[in-house]
Amino acid sequence: MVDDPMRRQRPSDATTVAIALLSTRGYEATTVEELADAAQISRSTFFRRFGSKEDVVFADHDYLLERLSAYLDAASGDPLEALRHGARIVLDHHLSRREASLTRHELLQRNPTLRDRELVSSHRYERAFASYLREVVPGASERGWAITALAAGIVSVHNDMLRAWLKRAEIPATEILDTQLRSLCGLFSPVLFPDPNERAASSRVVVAVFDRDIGPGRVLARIQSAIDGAVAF
Amino acid sequence: MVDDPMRRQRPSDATTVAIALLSTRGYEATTVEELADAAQISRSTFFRRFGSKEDVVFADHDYLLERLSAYLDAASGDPLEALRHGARIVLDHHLSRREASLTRHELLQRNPTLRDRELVSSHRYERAFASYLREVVPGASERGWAITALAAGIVSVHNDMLRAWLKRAEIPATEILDTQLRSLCGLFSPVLFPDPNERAASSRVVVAVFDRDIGPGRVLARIQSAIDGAVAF
DNA sequence: GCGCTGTGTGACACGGAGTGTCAACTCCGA
DNA sequence: TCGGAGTTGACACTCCGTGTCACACAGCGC
Repeated sequence: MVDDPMRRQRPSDATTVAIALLSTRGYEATTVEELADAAQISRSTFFRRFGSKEDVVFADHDYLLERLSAYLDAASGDPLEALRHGARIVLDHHLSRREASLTRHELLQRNPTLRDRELVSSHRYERAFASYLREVVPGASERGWAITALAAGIVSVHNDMLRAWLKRAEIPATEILDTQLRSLCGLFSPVLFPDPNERAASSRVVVAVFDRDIGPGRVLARIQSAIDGAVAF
Repeated sequence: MVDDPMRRQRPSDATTVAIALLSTRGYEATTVEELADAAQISRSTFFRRFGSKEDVVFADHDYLLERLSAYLDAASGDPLEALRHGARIVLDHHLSRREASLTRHELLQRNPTLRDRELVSSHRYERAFASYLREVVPGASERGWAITALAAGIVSVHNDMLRAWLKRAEIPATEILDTQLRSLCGLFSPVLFPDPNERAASSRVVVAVFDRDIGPGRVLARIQSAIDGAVAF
């Protein structure tokens, strides 16, 4: 009953109608029977389709999580770019249905229980990102904390961005998200995917010794080549 | 009713008895009336004291979160050390009551709903750490993602450590936790608390020019002092 | 046409969580 | 001894979520 495949499909109109009703009349004040009536189905059918009163609010997340997992499972190429694109998939879904996202957001604002449930959903995204990272990061077991931290950071940046966009629709959410995720991934990149060259260069001190009468241009040139790692003294 | 101050006190015997009962007989199978009988109170009083059947399982978290927040509010000195000590407060609480922690852990293992609730509690710890960081980090608003990621990392490392200790009691959990948290904080330290000297040194190239006949010892000494930032050429 | 099976639906009953009310009891100060 | 404040228990009530049964309707073989 819990993992009925029926409930993983693209969220239908019934869910948005239900969310709107819950938002306007209040979550506690609205009974399941009223939701069922609004969707023109019986109370029994409501429970069979959506599982519970709470689940109907989070049908989007189940659907999105499915999509995200599927994408990450199939992803190849630059792992950090895959992470960014995964986050964009989720964000774009919300961007494409502003009205529904807004009413849903208002509903969550007013109800602490639902906010907690939202946290659980957020954590599921984190786990999706983290389990992907655990697959692609070499020696993931010793870097568990970095993986967890990065996954948490991605979801956090995404959620902050979504909230900002819900407040002001005109901001270029997709672009900003991508920029911020680039910064975030950049911090973790040397830890998760250490580049041997770069690591060596950052831990080295260049000492250049020249004849006294060498010209400044040639000094700079040789220093430059030493920094690039092409010449080692 | 939700934030009854009574429920924030040190978890009593009644909660551990309740958890044991829920663990042995199964969460769903045990009614609140049975829990109330075991605690020798009426069903009404049970709800008044513990709020709900779920809350009785998480009384520890409420209590600990209160302690952690109080500690962080009053903390002064090295912020990263305060974070480590805060995590140790939480861990030590569990270490000091192994039996209760074990039965509680088994109960959570068997029940997905309770595991979700545990995630919510974990997130509350994250928020406590994050809000502390937001206070002490200069220019916290531009480093929001780093703060979130570090907070998530701390809780994650703590939870991993606790799980490991529940499996094998003989490991020195406190010490290992402290070591791992040192590594974790070390990664974020340059981002959250950039040291001007260190940053300058890492982005600088030292070029040392010497007379040909200078001794190797003096060369090394002068290079050393240059790296330390005392001498700039 | 017939019967068979599987699937989706509605109607109904039931257990149990959580809330509200009210009366009884205890403690404490006047 | 009286009265008030706080705590407890008993009871009733609403509503969620589950389980069961019956019905409708499709597809399919004969």
